[in-house]
Amino acid sequence: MDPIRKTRLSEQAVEAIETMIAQGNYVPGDRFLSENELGKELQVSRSSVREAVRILEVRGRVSVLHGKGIFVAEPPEGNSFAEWIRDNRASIFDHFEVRMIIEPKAAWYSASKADQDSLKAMEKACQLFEENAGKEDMAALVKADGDFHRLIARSTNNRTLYFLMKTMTRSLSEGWITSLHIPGRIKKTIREHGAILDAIRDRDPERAEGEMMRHLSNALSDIRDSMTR
Amino acid sequence: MDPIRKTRLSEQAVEAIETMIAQGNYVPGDRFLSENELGKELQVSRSSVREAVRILEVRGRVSVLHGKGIFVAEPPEGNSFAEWIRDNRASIFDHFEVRMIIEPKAAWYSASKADQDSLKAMEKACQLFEENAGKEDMAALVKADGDFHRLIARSTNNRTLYFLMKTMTRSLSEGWITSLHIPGRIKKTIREHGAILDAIRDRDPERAEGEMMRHLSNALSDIRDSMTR
DNA sequence: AGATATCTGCTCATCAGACAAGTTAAATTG
DNA sequence: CAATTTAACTTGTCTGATGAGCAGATATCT
Repeated sequence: MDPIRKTRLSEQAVEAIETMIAQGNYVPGDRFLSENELGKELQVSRSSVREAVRILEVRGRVSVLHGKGIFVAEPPEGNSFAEWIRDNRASIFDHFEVRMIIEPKAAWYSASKADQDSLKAMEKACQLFEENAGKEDMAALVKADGDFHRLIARSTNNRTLYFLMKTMTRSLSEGWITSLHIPGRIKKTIREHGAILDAIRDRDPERAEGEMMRHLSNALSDIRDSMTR
Repeated sequence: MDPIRKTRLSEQAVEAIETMIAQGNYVPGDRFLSENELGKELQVSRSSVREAVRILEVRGRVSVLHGKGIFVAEPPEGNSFAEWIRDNRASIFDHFEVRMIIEPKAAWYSASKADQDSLKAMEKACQLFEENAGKEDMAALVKADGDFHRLIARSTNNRTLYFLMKTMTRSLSEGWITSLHIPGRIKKTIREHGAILDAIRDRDPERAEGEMMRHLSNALSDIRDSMTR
């Protein structure tokens, strides 16, 4: 540790703003000082204020809304490192349960909203998966598989959904690998992905939802089987 | 390129830089492109590059040394969910869409799995909400509301789901506040929460799912109305 | 009067260019 | 050769201008 390094003005500004929030009787949701006011108060330029605010935003202390101002956010108490460990060790079945809630609906939205570019990208991911099916490069397979699922989420134009899928598929990659090691699973995945893609291409939300559900529950039961056997 | 629009340039730059690092065969400790090079590469000004780099620095992806350059850092051992909450600047409508996917199912699971302690806790949250309804303490109201939703997720015994709900309700608090400012919304919330709780208490998953869906869509349409009016 | 449209003044977002300050390595000088 | 200076990078900060989102006041029309 090395607490004596705070050369940057923006870092000093971060500290100053943090104490201002702490001592200023702000309730989460309250409007805070504007960038200009902060600059005047702290005697630094707007650039530095902006960098400080950016840092505080990433840290979850404030949230910035274009045209409205800077708002005090709920302090991100809970998610500490220990908590994170716990949650990341959640069982693969918990993850699957959540995926089976989210992904079919994502496929539904995708079938009704995806544009041509997104479709192309999904097709490419499917193709890539097929091309790597015979080879030994499991990492490429896992990536192509994750890409496909992520692209569906992305094509819904819903940012929250997209980030959600991104983290879900990433944190699942280990479990995913084991599932692709199950004999026959790769071939099934190709077929199931194809069915999902077809439904999305046909703009048939219900079918896309159903095919995605089938894909996930197939994978899950294969994993179950390979574990109990 | 990016189907998810209306994002800040600096955010786009963050994504671009992240993929550059990922695809650029960088080993932690390697020097990365300079701010000027990045600006030229990404076609944005140095200010935006700097904000992007600041974000990436706080997230632990790069480290910046005055006079030396930008260096790629050890990736912070994939704590995916925390990353997601940080990335999350999506609109309230995106959040709601996702909540309307997840929460009804959560209520469904809760109705079939919740134990007595969880039920007690939910009842208490509802009661707390009612008690604070008349007062001016909006923060307490928001907390009680969030608690109720989080407790439902927790009672499913699915860690992943619980963590998800925790982050969703926290990052939404500011939008939540505005929704509770809408005339009549508080009373409706009391009624709707009550209906959900009853269904869970009666161990009626379908009804719990339906009531939760109704609660969320009511809130959403109230917010929509208050915005267009 | 009431509804509608415009204007105005806030906010954050981005840009371009300048200069200060830290670092590094080549060029200069003894 | 060795020490010093210089030059050319780097990030850090500042300034001032413009764009864009938002909200309330003002003006206009029906």
